[in-house]
Amino acid sequence: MTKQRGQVVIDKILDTADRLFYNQGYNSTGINQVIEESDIAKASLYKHFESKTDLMVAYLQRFHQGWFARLEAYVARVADPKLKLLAVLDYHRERQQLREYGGCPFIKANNEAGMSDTRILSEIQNAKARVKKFIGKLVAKSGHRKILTNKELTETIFLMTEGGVVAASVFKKPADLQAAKKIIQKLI
Amino acid sequence: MTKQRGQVVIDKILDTADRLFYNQGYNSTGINQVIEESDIAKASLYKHFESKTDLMVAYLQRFHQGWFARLEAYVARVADPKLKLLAVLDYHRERQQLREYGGCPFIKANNEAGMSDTRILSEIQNAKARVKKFIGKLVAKSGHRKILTNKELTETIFLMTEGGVVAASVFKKPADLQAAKKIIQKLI
DNA sequence: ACTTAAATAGACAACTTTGTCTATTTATTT
DNA sequence: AAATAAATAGACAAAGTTGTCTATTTAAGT
Repeated sequence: MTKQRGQVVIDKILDTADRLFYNQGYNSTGINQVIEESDIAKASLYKHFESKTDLMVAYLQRFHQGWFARLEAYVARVADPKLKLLAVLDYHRERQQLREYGGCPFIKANNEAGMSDTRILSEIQNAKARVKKFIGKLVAKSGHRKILTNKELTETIFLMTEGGVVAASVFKKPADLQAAKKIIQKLI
Repeated sequence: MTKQRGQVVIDKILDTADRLFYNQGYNSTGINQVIEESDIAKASLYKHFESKTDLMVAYLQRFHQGWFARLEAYVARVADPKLKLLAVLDYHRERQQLREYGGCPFIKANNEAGMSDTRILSEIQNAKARVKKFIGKLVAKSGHRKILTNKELTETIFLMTEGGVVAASVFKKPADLQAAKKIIQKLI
């Protein structure tokens, strides 16, 4: 079962969209640049995606799936239930370093294109709610010290992660995400 | 000492820029819309600001000053040193409600125009560093329970505030900022 | 090999973008 | 009241935007 012709084109487009939308922003990236750097024809793009907004939605959905799958795999490799919680912080730090502190793709999308299409906001809410739920499950099994309730600890890890990514993207270094990890370590 | 002619124009422009850049984004706001809604001529804008980027920088600097002054005044009205810490959370929640959960203006600017001009990133870093320092001073005088060190508590409040604003702007409700307040309350 | 489907290059329309420039009107200051 | 400075309306250039359409080439399935 080899890849179909259309899927190759779609993948090339989405790879380029991912890179450009993230690195230079949705509004600063023109369709012409997407097709040039994808090495495909303009008509091909508009055969697979009705509009630029549609491309944005597809990019977000695909990114969401890949990103979350990597998070689950990253945490699964850790055995200790408390260390699993810290792995969530490590994952975010590693990703931000890889992305050169460009910030969270969902938040960027929310800030730039959030108002135009409800599907975009929906996808972002899905992604964030899913992470929070994931953290919640890890907290429940962690056997933490109960300085905070399960719900509170979940919220704390979630918010400090979000805040840490924001701070890392402002100061262009991992310090805040590392500090967050140490604090969580103390609280569990 | 009444306002000079030029200053009135500058204020009108910056008021409009503030509103439009925040509500619809920097890249989605054209110079033509700014001059129309400011009720000024295009040549007037370009007499006071060299370029659109210059206008963005000026908007961020002015917003930074006003926002921080309001924060200081808001916290100063609270007497109890521990409640001052919680007031920081309240201030962010109130502001986000007023702004209809549009998120943090600095983060939005960072995501959208951060790469184009170093002055923009600088201004954002200034603002965030200043808030963190401000929280640090409040923590030092708070007489908190020392579950966390001063530095750790400062970082925690800072990150949960940033994360709370992000979460509020994603879910379009104040729940996460309110949850953050309760958790901080427990930790001090 | 032949037919059907898909991808291509690129011209084009219609519109928007930032920034400049001119000619005119409105304030302010001496 | 005359001179100086500032703001105005709006045309304009040059480039960029999304999206459509045609004519041609390439690949796949039977």
